[in-house]
Amino acid sequence: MTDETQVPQSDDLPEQLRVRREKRARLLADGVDPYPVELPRTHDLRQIRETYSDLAPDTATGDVVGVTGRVIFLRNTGKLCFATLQAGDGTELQAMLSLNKVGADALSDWKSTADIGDHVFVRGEVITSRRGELSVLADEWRMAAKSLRPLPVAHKDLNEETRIRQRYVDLILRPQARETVRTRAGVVRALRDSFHGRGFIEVETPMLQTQHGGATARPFVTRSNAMSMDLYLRIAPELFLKRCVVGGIDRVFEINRNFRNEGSDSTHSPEFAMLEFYAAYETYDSMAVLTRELIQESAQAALGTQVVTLASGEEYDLSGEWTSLSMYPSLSDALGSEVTPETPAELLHKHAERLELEVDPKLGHGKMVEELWEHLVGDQLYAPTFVRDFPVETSPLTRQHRSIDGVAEKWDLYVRGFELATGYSELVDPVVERERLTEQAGLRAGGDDEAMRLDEDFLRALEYGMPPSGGVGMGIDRLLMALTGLGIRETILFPLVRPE
RNA sequence: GGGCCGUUAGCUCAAUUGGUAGAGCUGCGGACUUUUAAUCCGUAGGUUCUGGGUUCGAGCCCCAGGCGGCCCA
Repeated sequence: MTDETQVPQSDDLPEQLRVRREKRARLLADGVDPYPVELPRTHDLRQIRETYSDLAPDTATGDVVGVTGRVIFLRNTGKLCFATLQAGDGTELQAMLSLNKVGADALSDWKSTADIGDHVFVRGEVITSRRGELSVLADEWRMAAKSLRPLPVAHKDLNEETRIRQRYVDLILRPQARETVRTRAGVVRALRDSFHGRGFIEVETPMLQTQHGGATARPFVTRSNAMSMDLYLRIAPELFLKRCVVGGIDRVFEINRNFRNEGSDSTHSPEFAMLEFYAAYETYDSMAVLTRELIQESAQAALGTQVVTLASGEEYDLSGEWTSLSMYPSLSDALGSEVTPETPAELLHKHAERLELEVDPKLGHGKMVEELWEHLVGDQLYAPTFVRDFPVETSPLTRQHRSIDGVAEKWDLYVRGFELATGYSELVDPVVERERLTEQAGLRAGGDDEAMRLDEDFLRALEYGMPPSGGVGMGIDRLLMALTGLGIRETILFPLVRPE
């Protein structure tokens, strides 16, 4: 325990911080531990609420309980004090301290030391007040943990920055913040349940990698002192999960963090949770069905419905079959002019110019098709939609379509205009894969620092033979966005922010 | 990377044309034995994000920077 004399007499602190430090010091001086190690709690607040859900006003149960909670409201009168206690899950219960039950000293201690924000213990009879409020009528109270900072006022919203920087305060004050944490946990748990029910094995693959790959993105670089080498934080687990499939883990999934060295906005975070799963003898068609089922089962398990209510209040229907459309035909329709994998890049640039869409003039056919498609079609999509058959050149790890030249067996799942998941019939021919990665390495040498590297060990694994497989990647944060309508920074408990 | 907006008390926000920086809640002192954001009386609380500049005088105008938000690339 800190010696009281070591507590600085901080005259320069704002009054409200100073006062609480003085109250802590006073407790210590009186021989009372403001942070006791243990309290004789008999029930949590939820248990009390559930057990005594139907008491009439002004009822005395005769049952004595010991409860704890954070004081969130105080209504002190002369000889009878009320406090609303809040449990971590947001459950509230009223504590009443009356002169004739706790005595003059305890009541006066309460008034002079208990503040909003403090954790307190109250022992007493379960009763209802005359107004019918379920309460514990104290015959004893103790400080459980003295709060040294005033809680922000509960009746005005904290500004968004403070909510993110001090998420602990956000969680105390805002039911929606607590709800989001529970929903996220429920979704992740539902995903795992769904996978386990379908014979998938969960693995954890390296997040520190000597070579990054599996996506086109810039990595974070870090340094191993012991190995005297640079390491990369992974941008995707794909190449390791495929090694798993080569090794016979035929149905495999991983839920873990990816890191991409980019800025953040309402749909991007440099650190984000990713689900990837691979299954031997499946294709992008069957994986699309599985992906839909996973999302629907998550919604059902975490929210109890597949017609979810978004933060805006509107309803969003995830139930039933979802539409799918093909990239080249849908782009052709929107453009009013046929685009195929043979359409030269120059012509696509002319289309972009006509649409006053600014693009990098160096972009080739594949990226131009995707740019135009996103602008003309993707931005308009609202209902869940699988967009199928992407240009081969922008999907180096994807299998060539079995019957359409120049197109890859890849889909993207769009929900309310943003990309939620992407699925493939995986490329498993090691010779073609080597050609594709060699091309990427060439782009890299040419200055494209998002292009992929040649991963010899990955190619060696493929050379042992990978069964035909389907694979899917889905952002967990984005799944939460889809189910709740929240921005990505609300779905992540502690998003990256610059230091204050 | 560019543009625009914001940054004021513990929290949420005001402040006219450049002229003593205010309110609500919170805090502190007091009254009150059935309150529900209790009420009533009294009272305190400020490096106006930081650093420069202009001016008799700057929260406000100018310059540079920090942090945040939105839009664009």
